[in-house]
Amino acid sequence: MAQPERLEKQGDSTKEKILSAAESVFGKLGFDGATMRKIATQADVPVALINYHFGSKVGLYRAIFAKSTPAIYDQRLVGLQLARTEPDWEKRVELVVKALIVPMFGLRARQSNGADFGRILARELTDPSAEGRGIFRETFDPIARMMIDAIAELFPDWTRAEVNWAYQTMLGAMMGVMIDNGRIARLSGGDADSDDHEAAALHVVTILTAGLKHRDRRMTAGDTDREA
Amino acid sequence: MAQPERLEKQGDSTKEKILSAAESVFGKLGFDGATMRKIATQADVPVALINYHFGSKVGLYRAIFAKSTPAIYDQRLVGLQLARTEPDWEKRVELVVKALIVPMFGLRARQSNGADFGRILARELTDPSAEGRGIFRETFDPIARMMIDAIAELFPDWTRAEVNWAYQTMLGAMMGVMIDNGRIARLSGGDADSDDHEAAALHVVTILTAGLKHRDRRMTAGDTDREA
DNA sequence: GCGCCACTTGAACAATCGTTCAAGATTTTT
DNA sequence: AAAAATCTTGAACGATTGTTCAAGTGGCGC
Repeated sequence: MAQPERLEKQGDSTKEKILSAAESVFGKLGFDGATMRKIATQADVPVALINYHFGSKVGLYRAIFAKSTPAIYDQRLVGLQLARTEPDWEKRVELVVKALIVPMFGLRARQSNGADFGRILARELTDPSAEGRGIFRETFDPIARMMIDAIAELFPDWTRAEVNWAYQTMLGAMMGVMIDNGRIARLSGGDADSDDHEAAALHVVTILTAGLKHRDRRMTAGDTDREA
Repeated sequence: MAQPERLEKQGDSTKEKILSAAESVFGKLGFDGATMRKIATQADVPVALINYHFGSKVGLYRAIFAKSTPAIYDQRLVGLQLARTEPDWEKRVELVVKALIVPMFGLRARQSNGADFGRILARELTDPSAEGRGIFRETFDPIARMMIDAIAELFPDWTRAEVNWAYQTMLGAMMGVMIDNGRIARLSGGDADSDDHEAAALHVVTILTAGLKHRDRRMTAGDTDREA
């Protein structure tokens, strides 16, 4: 009679079971592709239970973000603060890049279905359907602005356009790896694999860091802004 | 003087009308989000006509790729050949990067709903649903391998992993811009806009070119070792 | 004991999905 | 002009979608 989870309310275990299954199915099939019944089947519960616990499909979707998002936010914040204390400029650039990349790839490695959440996140960013659009704006825009400001501090002579494009380039490169579903391994014949989180993060960080540090401003100087 | 559609069979005009509407709806809503009825409404034709002309929803989807894909392939090929003839190494690196980026952004600017196709393409690459998966493998893998080989030629001392990760970083950065639906403009306060194809391409090319040229191999030389 | 409570269950709901069909309209061929 | 092939149309099909509902479960305070 005595159950292992005595301290928590009995519903919590099934709630987590549903959440975990949802993470897996959403990550594999996307928001539209995932169905309540597939999630219910994988969680081994009746469909109605999901609506009871999470209200609706988007409610369940939001719950996934609410679970894993704060950790990323905090780690990025810490990463940026750490970068600010670094006296050496070259290392500081690298630390800012890592503040963006590492927390995301770290989540993939740490959490059981972190890769699924990574896919969900990247898909949400790229999904034109309005469903969860607010999610991203509310959750990630603040830390994104901090990242952009950090880049601007590193390169005081850059225009705002250059700073912003630098951030977007970094973000896109990261998303491309997060969202990969086997093509990288296929194209490389196994020499590169997005499931190898450490190696993936290191390679991307390396290129992006170099890209920032050695960016040739002459190429984009004549844009809209004149510089002295 | 004669009617514009004199030479072609009469069905072609409606076929193109459907194709154009489909491009728009697919680009805006994604494959799952788009419905045959929404496409039919936008094209101002009955739903059944779509099935008559294209067989099925995926048939229509494939037709979109069949229409715009060869041009990109050809332009990338020409871009790589052009790079091969460039004697200056630094410029050659830039030309290889441009061979990847420019045709895609050029399509966005040239074609009426090129941006929609760009979104479709990026979404197809990132979509885990198996529907159109084969599309990408059949259509873009060959040119991707050529791009990877071109990078390997530029940097003979790099490992295959480094070469592949370099390509994937570039690809991801490009996709990130292609798939953007307003967040870049929002975050930058208008200083950067993915609808400004020329500026977007230029900025991304600039960073990626620098990233390749100045990549610090010490960071990825050893698998687990990261000390200088 | 009883009643209250959060939780669980299977069945059913209306809506929407892609697709099919038979019939009408139009063009092309004979 | 007659016949054949092609294109267009509105209505309907079965399947699947997210959600709701009424009934049922077991535990805890009284």
